[in-house]
Amino acid sequence: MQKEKVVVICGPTASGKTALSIELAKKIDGEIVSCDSMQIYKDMNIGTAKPTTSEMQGIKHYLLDYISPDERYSVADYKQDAKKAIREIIKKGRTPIIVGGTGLYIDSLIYEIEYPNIEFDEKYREKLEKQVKEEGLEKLYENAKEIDSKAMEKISKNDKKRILRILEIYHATGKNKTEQEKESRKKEVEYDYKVYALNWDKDQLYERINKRVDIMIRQGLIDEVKAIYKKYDKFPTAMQGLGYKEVVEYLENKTTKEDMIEKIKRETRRYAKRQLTWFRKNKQTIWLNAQEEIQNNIKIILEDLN
RNA sequence: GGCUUCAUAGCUCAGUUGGUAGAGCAGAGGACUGAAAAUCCUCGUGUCAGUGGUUCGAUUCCACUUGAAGCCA
Repeated sequence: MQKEKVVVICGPTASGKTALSIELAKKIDGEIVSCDSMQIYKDMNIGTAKPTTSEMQGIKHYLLDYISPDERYSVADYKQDAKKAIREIIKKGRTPIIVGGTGLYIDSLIYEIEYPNIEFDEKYREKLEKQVKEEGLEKLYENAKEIDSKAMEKISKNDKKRILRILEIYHATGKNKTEQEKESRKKEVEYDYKVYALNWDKDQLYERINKRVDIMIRQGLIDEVKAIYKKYDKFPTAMQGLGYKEVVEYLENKTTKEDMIEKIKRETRRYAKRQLTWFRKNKQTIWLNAQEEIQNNIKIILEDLN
């Protein structure tokens, strides 16, 4: 049986994914599944450059605006939610178009990575954090090495996040990360994913990023952050968002407005760089020149799909 | 106009008791399996302002020039 085709549009931030995907959806009777770790959150609109209703032009979007900023969310959740959305779209006889810049989330789909069903253990995380403070990270690094020396070859002794994760996986499953990852790749990929990535000349992309940040400020990013802060009292992940954490610093009087804006621009440029590094890894990806007319790129995609 | 201080990497600055120099930031490249817009790793040659002098050898000492800051008139 032939696998259903699923289109994936990725690319760095501000590369024009939204506009391209909507035009494509119109052409192929598609519906869009967002793949963006920040656009999933409610009330975070300006800073995440979430498409507006009018931009969507009637094209149905999934996984946008549906998690509260005070909730935890992870790739495992995303994988599940996205698969559900894809199934739904296919059932309607339409083509799913995955659109977004979160490489980790994209990979969970295109490599069909399986995540065992475990709950996030808040208490254990807190215990580990406390241990880091009291005994130092080095001790936990050594512990992690005992559990999974192979995985630790690639993890720096400063990479707190990944060291803790090794320990958490072991705590929750009794398996080490290396074993768990092996098992996560056993399932056959369900769909025929066609991956396209947008790119610009670096200078032009950076120019677009700078302009976009200025626009966000003009549109009221600062007020948006203020409002979120008023409404919610904790942010396990949402406040990691680019633009959000910097505005918070500014609101706490730690920087001037000008410095904050510069920092958002700089951090966003760096983010774009990291995204490109990620997307370049997948050799299946077809790269599109975003400087071209949208319709030309759509033509390339259509030819490739047939 | 006179005196003093300063002039070193894109930026802020160390430093060399004379043997041609190094940090932070910026920048570049990379990694990435439950926080990922996160987290982490690697990468530092630049007429040491210019010109002359002393010296085996000057970015370092001396003189002059230029520029900046301060003080005095």
